This record gives sequence, structure tokens and C-alpha cells, in this order.
Amino acid sequence: MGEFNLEKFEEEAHERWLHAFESDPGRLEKFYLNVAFPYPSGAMHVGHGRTYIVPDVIARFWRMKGRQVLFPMAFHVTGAPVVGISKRIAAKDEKTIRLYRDLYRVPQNVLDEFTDPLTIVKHFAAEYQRVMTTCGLSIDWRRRFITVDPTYSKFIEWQWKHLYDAGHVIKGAHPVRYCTVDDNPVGDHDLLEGDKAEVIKFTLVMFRYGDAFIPCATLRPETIHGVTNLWANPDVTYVKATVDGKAWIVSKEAADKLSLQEHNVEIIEEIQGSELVDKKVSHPLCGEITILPAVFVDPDMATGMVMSVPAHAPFDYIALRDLQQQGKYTDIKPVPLIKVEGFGEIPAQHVVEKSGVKSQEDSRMDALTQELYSAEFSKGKLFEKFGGKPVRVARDDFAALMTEKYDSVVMYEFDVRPVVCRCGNKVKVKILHDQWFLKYSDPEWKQQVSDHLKDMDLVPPEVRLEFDRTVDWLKDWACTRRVGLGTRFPWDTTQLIEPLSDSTVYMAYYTIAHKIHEIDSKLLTPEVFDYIFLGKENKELPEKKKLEAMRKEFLYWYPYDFRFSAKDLISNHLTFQIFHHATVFDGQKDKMPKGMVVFGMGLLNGAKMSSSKGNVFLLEDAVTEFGADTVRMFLMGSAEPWQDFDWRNELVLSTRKQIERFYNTVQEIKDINGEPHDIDRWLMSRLQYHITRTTDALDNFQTRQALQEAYFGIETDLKWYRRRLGKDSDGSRELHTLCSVWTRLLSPFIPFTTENLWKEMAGEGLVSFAPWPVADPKLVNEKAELAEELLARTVEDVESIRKLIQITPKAITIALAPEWKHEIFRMTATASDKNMVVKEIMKDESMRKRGKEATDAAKQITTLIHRLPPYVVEPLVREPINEQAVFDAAKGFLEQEFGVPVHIVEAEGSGHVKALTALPFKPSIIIE
RNA sequence: GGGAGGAUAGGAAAGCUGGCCAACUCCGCCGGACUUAAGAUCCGGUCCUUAGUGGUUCAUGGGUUCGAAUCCCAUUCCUCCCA
Repeated sequence: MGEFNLEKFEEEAHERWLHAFESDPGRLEKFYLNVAFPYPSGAMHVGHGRTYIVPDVIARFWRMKGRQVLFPMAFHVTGAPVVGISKRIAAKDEKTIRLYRDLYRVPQNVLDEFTDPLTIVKHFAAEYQRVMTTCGLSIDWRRRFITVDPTYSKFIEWQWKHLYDAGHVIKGAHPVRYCTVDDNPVGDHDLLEGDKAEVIKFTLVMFRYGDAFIPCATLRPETIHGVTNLWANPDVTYVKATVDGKAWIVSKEAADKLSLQEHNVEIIEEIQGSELVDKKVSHPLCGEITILPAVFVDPDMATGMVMSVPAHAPFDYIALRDLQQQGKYTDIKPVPLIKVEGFGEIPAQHVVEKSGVKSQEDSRMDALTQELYSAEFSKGKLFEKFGGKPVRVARDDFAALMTEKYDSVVMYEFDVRPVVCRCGNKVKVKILHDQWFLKYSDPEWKQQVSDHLKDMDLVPPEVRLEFDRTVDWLKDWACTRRVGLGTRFPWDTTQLIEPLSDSTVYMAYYTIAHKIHEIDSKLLTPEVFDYIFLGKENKELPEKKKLEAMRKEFLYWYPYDFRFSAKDLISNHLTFQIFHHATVFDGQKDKMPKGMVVFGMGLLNGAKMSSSKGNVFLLEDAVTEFGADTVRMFLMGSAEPWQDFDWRNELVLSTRKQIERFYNTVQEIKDINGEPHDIDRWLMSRLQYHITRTTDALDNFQTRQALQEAYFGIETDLKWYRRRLGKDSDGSRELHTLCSVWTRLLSPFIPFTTENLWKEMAGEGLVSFAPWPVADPKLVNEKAELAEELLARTVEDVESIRKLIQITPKAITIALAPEWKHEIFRMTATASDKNMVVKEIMKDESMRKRGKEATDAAKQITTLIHRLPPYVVEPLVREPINEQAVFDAAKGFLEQEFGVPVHIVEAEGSGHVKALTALPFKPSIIIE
């Protein structure tokens, strides 16, 4: 008899599984599932563990159900993050080095090589594969690739040729974060500060100042009629510059920025801010106004000049008020122009006074500004004399008007500053001209996707709405980058295809991944892939035999049945891949994705898992500490895949005990060889039920539910079974069957333990390929189940009472309800109108004779029926059980349970007062 | 700000096509049995009350209904996404 030793089980199984899950086209019906591949820039944590274990459980389930299962894996190494990492390591950045050396435990000699980005991803790809194997993932590793393999790049070129030919790849201008020192766009991972900053589109309102313009950036062009003055910072150095042939006055910083935004800028002279103060400027929409001094004006914010609308901007209001309190500029009055319910005549004044803010320095100023901004945007209306339109409409109208007639232009700036590059330089907004886009805004393309979405199987169903919305809202996607790893963009080879755009059809590539590198990548023309994936014949094709084999493989596996991914990818990757499929496999409905399963996120001790914050638990450590099966069972059992889950070490320990308990129980009972008892019929009946329920749950990807049934459901029954047998018997040979079924039902979850048990029980073959149990309706025994239900409920009741009355009983009497009460039970349960039941019953002569006794019983029985679950009431009505026989047979059991003599009597004529309350399925209990 | 999802016992979580639900189950905790002891295992308890009953609950506030955790509206908080 084996001993519970997870480490040993793992070792044994790994050896036996070595090539077991390599899957080739065959006679069986296929089941192809895949999961969003990882970007291996660090070590795996337990959150990743779940992402890959869920599909593994499903893969194992379908494999046992007799399908030819394909579960492949590859590594996504394209993109910029890893380039940033390698730079930081090269620059000896302490934080990064600590992360890789201490948390991810990369040996120093390997870490030294991490100055090369490709080395990093290759290292961790190998690590991923190793840890995934440790976890028992049943992956066909022959199909593994990384996304910079030359053959893969050829595949991407082919894919993009189709996108391009369909007119989905277009060129345009695009504002990006840009570092002028690195001379490169800046990704999130390259930022030292300001990674939340967004690029905002401002309108420059052009005020006339002599022969020059003073542009003021605003988000609220509709307030132009309320401008009372401009603000200039006297301490700031401004410049007069020619911008696209016209003279502008802006801060020095702004001049630099404008030159990055499609403007031709030539600085003519410097002007000190103080020189501008008290000067007059004008705009056709607000007339002549004065420039006032303000130290709060930031030269690094947009143009460094600000237009002042004191009636609607709290900052402007306070600044003006402060000046006026010193007796200056007292002739300037706020000019309100927007009406918004609940904010008084002059909204800015209203919010400032209401909040009691005294100074511009008050930290609440931003909140006030935001409050008023939101209120006016959502509820505000311009005064009738300014058009009377709602603010949200007027804003765009005014912007358009000023652009058209009054020289306004657009300027991009961040909403939050500072934004700082890794190199320490301030990041600016630059407009890139030769930016390429995928035209997801194309209505026809969208239509293709939403049409297909209707036919897809989405799990859980709640995500459907989010997919629909995403398709609706999706705009053009900047699909090329200048830095990073990846495939060269065919129409501008200085650029690379961006990572979310080179990982959308690779599920098709998996089908041939293990065969394609037999062919020199130079030969992999688009025509080759057109043949493999689209069946387009061509006389020029090289290596025709090999291509035919790949074509066959693709046709066997595709389309995939289910794709798995976390929910954060719904609004990009998961939707993109449908777009790309729709184009590449244009018109081939039978090659379109069939279904998706979307996961929740992972927490560690209640907090979000994050490598950068150090809040991670490495998957490998978890496996080493608790065992692979433990990790698997914990992750699958703590929540359904689409729910967020929380990893807590202290909870995992009990999972290990559960596995051990299962193992020991099976070891104890698998070889028992007694004769069957009555109770065996019950056990086998229950087992059929658990088989059905587990299968249903897994059919629906409910790993938690499945585990509840397969583990705890069977365990609970087995406890009752052994309790019922009493001391005289260990059980019967039926337990063989139970062990075999139980082991197989749990095999997808804890494959290492079950593989070990299976070897002892079945000898030959892997449990991973053993047939999934099928419920046998012939073994379902309703009567046996009802009988045990009755017994269990009665035992429970006896114990409740015993607990309450606190006396040492000498004997227990169980009094059974008379037949006429059973008759009432049946009539009540089957009555269509429950309110008429009493009347119905009283039509019966014999009932009427009983009078009040009968009506009381009818009432109690009605309550009882409501309380009993339908799975009891229904069969009970169809085929009543003989309560007397049930209790007589279990008399020995009951006496053993309670340790006192038990009498079974008929309630009527027993002489006990309490006995009269006996009801069907609820005998009265008398404890003496 | 916009979009999507959510809030049920100490924790996780089922129920959510309205009545059968003090609420499956697991973990934790408490008590008991077994054991020299510990662990493991088994049994019981874990809102208040109680001869197996009854009562109060399902983020908050309203509404629909004979009846709501379940449907509708508002509010608060949480998670994910917005190139």
C-alpha cells in the first residue's frame, strides 16, 4: 500500500507523461483549446498559475471524454518592455536588479547577460516551460515557438498582407509621448514618472497683441465670451516666435513643444513676462482685455499663457479677487455665460464661497475646479444670447468656429505632469506623421465582428455586453512602434509591428508550428501560407509534401473550440483577434473562433498581485512548498475561473490535507472485498448523481462546482456510508467501483495523485487517458436515497432535541405518521391550487370524520411540503416509501448512534401525546 | 469622465427565470469522541431564541408586488478596461 508523498508522485508522473500529450490529428473528434500566451519578462506567480491550470483542467477533462485534445503553448516576446528592462539592468538600476536577482532569483551570471533583451525573454520562456511542466500542464511542447522566430515573422507578414489588401492598414498622424533625448516615443514601461498621464487635446484661442498672437490653451472654448483678462507670469521668460509664418508669443518651453507638433517655429526674441503685464489684447468674441500678472501660471503648461474666465473657473475667480482686494483692476467684473442649476449667478464664486476656500494655494482648489467643470459639462447651458446650447454641444461648436474663423489650432498636452522618461528628461507630446493604424473604426469590419460574436460561445455570458461595447467603441489602433522586438512592418521597415497586433491569429500557427521549421524561412512566401491556411493552390509552391501535411493538420484542428484569457484583455486582444480572423479567413465561417472563456483577476492576501510592488508569490515556490496538486486544487476550488480569486498561504495548507485524506481513503477501501449491503445501493445511486453533476459543471467550465461535487460530495457520502455500516463491516466490493470513479473524476484537478493511485488500481495505462465516468441510470435508486434522507433527517432531529433538553436519555421512541396523513401529503403535494387543498380533503368521508385533527394535519403538511426540497417531495409522491420498513432495518444503526434502545412505533395508538404530531417523512420523536 | 461587472455569515462562496432560503459547500474557530499526548480522523456547534420551533437578516435609501437577496430607480464602495 502506497504512502502519500506528493513529491514522489510528481516525479513518477513527469516521467510517464514526457511525450504523452503530444497530439496529432487522428480518428477521434478533436478539441482544440488555447490560452493567451505569456510575455515572459519575469518569473511566474500563482496568478499566472491559475491562468494556465484552468485550461489544463478542461483539456484533461475532454481528453478523458475521448476527444483528441490540442493544448499548445508559445511565448510572446515582441514589444518594448523588455528593452526597457535590459537598459535599466545595463544602467545598473538598483530597483530592477533587486527585482530580478532577489525576487525572481536569476543567477548572477545569467543576470549579467540581461543587457540583451532577447536573452531575458529566452531565459524566462525556458523558465515558464519548466514551471508549467512542474504544474502538470498537459501541453504539446513540440508546438512551442517564440514570436521572433523567423518563420513566425513570415507568418505575421502573410497575415498583414491580408489585412493590408483588405484596406484595414492605413497611415495617419498621431500624438504620442516622446522623449527628445532618446529621440523615441515613450511607452508606459519607459516612464520614471507620470505613467497615468493622458494626452489631452487643447484648443488654442488666439488673442491679438499688436502684430502678434498670444495663444491660450483651453479645454473650454465655449467660455470665450466670459474672458475678462489673460494671465501672464511676470517671472517667466516668454518668446516671440514665428510659427508657421505668423508671430506668436508663448513661453520658451511652449515654443519647443509646438515645434514637435507639426509647427514650423523660429524664435525671434525673448520677452520677460513682466513686460506683458497691463498690456491690452483682443479677440473678436470678447473684445479688448488686459493681461494681468499671476504667479500660478506655469510656463510648462501648454503655451504658458492663460485666458481668465472668473465667472466659471475657481482659480481665475480667486486670483482676480486677490488682486482686487489690493485695490487693483477693480473695474473687471466676472462675466457669467453658463447657467447651471444650483450654482448661483456666478458659479465659480458660488463654489469658492460655499467651500470656504480662502486662497489659491488651498489643496481643495483642484477638486472645486473639477466639480464645477463636471457640473457645467453635464448640466450646464449657455445663456440664450450665446446660443442657449448645452455645454457639451457648444464646446465642440465653438472649437470648430474658432478653428475655422479665428485662427485657432489644436495643441496636445498631458493632463497630469510631470511626465519623465527613464533617461531623466521631460517627456513631451509629439505628432507622428508616418504612424500606421489598423482601421478598427471601419463600420463594415465592425459589422463582420459583431455578426460573428453572436455565434460565439462566451463564458461567462455576462462578458458578452462588454465585447459588444468594445466593438462599438473601438477606434483606430496605432499598430507600429519604433523600439522593441518584433516583426518589421512590411510597408516601412524602420518600424515594427506592435505586440497586440502580432498575436491575433497565432492560434492557427500552432497547428503547424512543429512542422513549419522544417522549411527554410526564406521559402515561406505568402503563397505558402495561403495554401496551408486558405487552401489556395499554386504551382510554384516549394516542399509540397510538407505543406500538404500542414494543410491537413490545420484542417483537422481549426477552428479552435475555446480560447482562455483574463478579462483585462477583452477590450483589446480578445476583440482584435476576432477582427483579424474575420479578415484573414474572410468568408470562411468554419474557421472562425468558436468560444472564449474569460477569467477574473488574482489577488494575494487580499491585495492586487504586482511584481513591481513585490506583492507576488512565485508559482514555483508554491509548488515546492505545497505540491503541484495542492496548488492546482486550491486554485480551481477557491473560485470559478471568471471570479477573482485570493491566494492565502494559510488556506492552501488545508487543501493539501484534503488531497491526503482522499489518497488515504482510497488506499484504505480500494481492496475491500465484502458482500454488498442495502446501503451499497444507496452509495452507488449517489455516485451516479455526482458523476452527472461533475460532468455538467466541467462542461460549463465550472471548476469550483466540479470540485465540490467530485471531492466533497463523494467524501460526504462515503462518511455516511461508513457510519451506516457500523462497526461490523468495512464495506463491500462496490467500493472498487467508487474508487475507480472517484479517482477519474478528480484526475483533471490532481493528476499526480490520481496517476499514482490509478497505477495501483488499474495497472496499465495513464489515468490522464482513462475514460471519463458515465452515469448509469440503472444504478439510480430513488427509494434508497429517500430512505437515507429520511434516516439522516431523523437522526439530525434527535440530536437537535437531545442538545436542547440536556437530559441523559434512557430510550428513544420514533413514532410514524398514520396512512391517512400520507394521503393528505400526496393530495397537498399534487394539488394545483394549494389554497383549495383543505376543502378538497374534507370532501372525503373518512377525513371529515377526523374533523379538526385532519385540518390541522393538512396545515402542518402544507408547511412541511414547502420546507422539503423538491427532490424529496416529487419522488415521495410518485412512489411512497415504507417508513416502518426503513426504520426497522436501521434500528441497529440508530441504537448504535444514540447508545440507547430505540423503539419504532405507529403514532396512533402509541399513547404518547407528542406522537400525534408525527408527519410523513417527519416522525415524531420522544426522548425519555 | 466613459464602458463592463460586482457588494450575501469571521473569510471564500451558492442562491439571483420573485414565494420552497438562516442561506449548499469549503476554510477558520469552538466543543466532543478516539489517543499516553500531539497530529490525523470522526461527530456536533458556530445571528438571537427554541423539544426538532419561531424571529431578525442578504451594501444604503426608495419603488413595483399579495409576496423580493432575487425586478426597477437613486446613492456609497470595490474590480477590470479606455491605444
